[in-house]
Amino acid sequence: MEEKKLTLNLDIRSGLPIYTQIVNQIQSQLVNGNIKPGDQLPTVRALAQELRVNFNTVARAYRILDKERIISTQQGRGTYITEIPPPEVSERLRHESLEALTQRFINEAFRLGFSEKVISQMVRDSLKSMKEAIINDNE
Amino acid sequence: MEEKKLTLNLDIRSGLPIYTQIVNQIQSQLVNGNIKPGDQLPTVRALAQELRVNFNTVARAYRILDKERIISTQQGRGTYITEIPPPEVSERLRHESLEALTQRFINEAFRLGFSEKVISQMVRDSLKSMKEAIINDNE
DNA sequence: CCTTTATTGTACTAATTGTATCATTGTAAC
DNA sequence: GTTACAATGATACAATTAGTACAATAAAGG
Repeated sequence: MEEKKLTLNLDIRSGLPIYTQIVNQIQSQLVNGNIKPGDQLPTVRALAQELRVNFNTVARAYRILDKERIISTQQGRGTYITEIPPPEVSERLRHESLEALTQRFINEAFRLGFSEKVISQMVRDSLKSMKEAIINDNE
Repeated sequence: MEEKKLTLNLDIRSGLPIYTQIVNQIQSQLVNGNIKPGDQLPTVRALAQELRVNFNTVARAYRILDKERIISTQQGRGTYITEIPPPEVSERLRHESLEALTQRFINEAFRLGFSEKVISQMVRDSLKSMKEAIINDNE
């Protein structure tokens, strides 16, 4: 089960740029379950060779998907599906999962011996710096 | 019980290099008392086999921790947690491990699609209810 | 003791992966 | 035609991980 074939069909006549087609088709295959969170995508070079395009074109598609948090790319390592696309998941379930996640986090932080004040300050700082990083990405 | 199992959980989707994840998790386990000064860590090859990575990846993590004076590696002997961590080291360690923990948490929450506002509200709520629980415990 | 063998971390290098930058090409507007 | 711009390609680069050989220490056998 190590190899996902990930057959993408490019259509020259569609008029859409190749990188857009790659983005769309990977999203589709994720939605229909053909690929799943945690799966490794082909390397930019491997997929490029299969599609007979330049690997930078694939890299561009991957960069878009990465920005959308659908995949996680890591230089030297590869590209992995990250997101559990939550469109039809109920709001209540999503909220509960955040609640569970938060409690695990706070529990662990308490276990490390940190006070409520320090924890909430750290959350504020992290949120701030992470927001700034995203802003920088967008321009 | 001579053997510390040192269960580390690598997360492909975190985007962090493996050696960084190893560093962070060993720091955390030291801060929370799961491992203690004087303890011997697994050999680079043993931990590598368990994590299914190349032993040089573990060696790289150990080298970083060694440079930070958190562990002491000795060729031919093994790797040990430093006996008397200087106070400023242990304080920095505590801070860094909370930082890493917080970033993992926020990353995961973002990945689930929550906004900054919702996340910080949830943290506030959780901290509040957890504090109340502790108060109730104490009386 | 001394020698040999196994075990452990180290050093260096190679391979694999994504990134950054600029050049080229094609297409549309003017 | 010229220009502007978007898409793609070419090339060089950086980061991570893997492969191989080695050195230091400990353990075992004599």
